[in-house]
Amino acid sequence: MKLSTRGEYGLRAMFDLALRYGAGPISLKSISERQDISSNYLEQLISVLRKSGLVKSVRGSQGGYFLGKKPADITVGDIIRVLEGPIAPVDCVSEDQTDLCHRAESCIARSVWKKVKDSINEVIDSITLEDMIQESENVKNNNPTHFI
Amino acid sequence: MKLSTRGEYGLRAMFDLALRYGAGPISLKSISERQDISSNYLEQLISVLRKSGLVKSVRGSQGGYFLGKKPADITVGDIIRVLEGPIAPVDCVSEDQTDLCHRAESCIARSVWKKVKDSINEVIDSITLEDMIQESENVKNNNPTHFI
DNA sequence: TCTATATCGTAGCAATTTGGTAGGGTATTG
DNA sequence: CAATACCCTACCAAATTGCTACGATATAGA
Repeated sequence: MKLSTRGEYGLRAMFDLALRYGAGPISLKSISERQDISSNYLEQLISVLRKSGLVKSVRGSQGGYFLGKKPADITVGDIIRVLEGPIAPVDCVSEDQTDLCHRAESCIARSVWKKVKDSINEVIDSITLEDMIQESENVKNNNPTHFI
Repeated sequence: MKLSTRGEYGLRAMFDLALRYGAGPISLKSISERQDISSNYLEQLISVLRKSGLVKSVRGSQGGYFLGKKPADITVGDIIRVLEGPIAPVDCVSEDQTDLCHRAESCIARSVWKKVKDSINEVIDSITLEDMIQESENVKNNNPTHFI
């Protein structure tokens, strides 16, 4: 029951961009150094994020990446789903369910997985990059809201 | 963000045993046929469940498996953790965390993963096999509580 | 005591996923 | 026109997944 590093690195990179939102294009190199992620690998991940519209890019010298929307309009769920595919503990509760098993409508196990899925989605869809910025400022000011 | 088939098959097998709780040992063969799971593969999974104490076994002719505790005393979380290891979207929020990164205490991404983890655990630890039996009886009686 | 029935245990294996590396192409700035 | 930086694709080793295979051991019943 784990995320791959794609979602993990992806969120870190997006948060890095969120902290610098409005400051012009941020080079991949600087993100990969700050976040300690291989730049070649991060490039693949950010390419997916770009194709989804979550980030935009400027090519050439002084180019780089920046968020496609305000930090308040990007949720953790947006990022994870783009990089990891739909959240689904098992295939039969996936959004793009192609292989629904014959006993689906009465399967009790399935209803358990659905509850798990809904609960994960509720969490990741309720946290925006702006929320994370706020929390990081609270931590900086020694006022850790996450302990309340 | 997926479970492997280990957790999926394991829960189905345990639910199968729960439905037959008190009826003596249930053969692996009958479970694997009802649940449509390869018996050789299921044998490996149920062996792990046995070593954890969640199921007990009787060897020899007329032998089989049965729950180690009442259905009401076994949660979905017990089963999943035994078969899949600790629930943790990323390693740094795992229970048996050996590799805590240096910025752990102020890492905002980590606090997101912790919320996801807590939310999953809350769901799977609150559902027992007995709850699943109840739900299956409601479905049978055309009184689907999961639609309310 | 024999035999059928089951659980136990371990080894092996093909396919897929993961987590990258490598390297060349293209666009832009100065 | 050169340096910078994004863009794209191919490749690869290691780990994981989802099994199969097969022999050993234990027990019930004839």
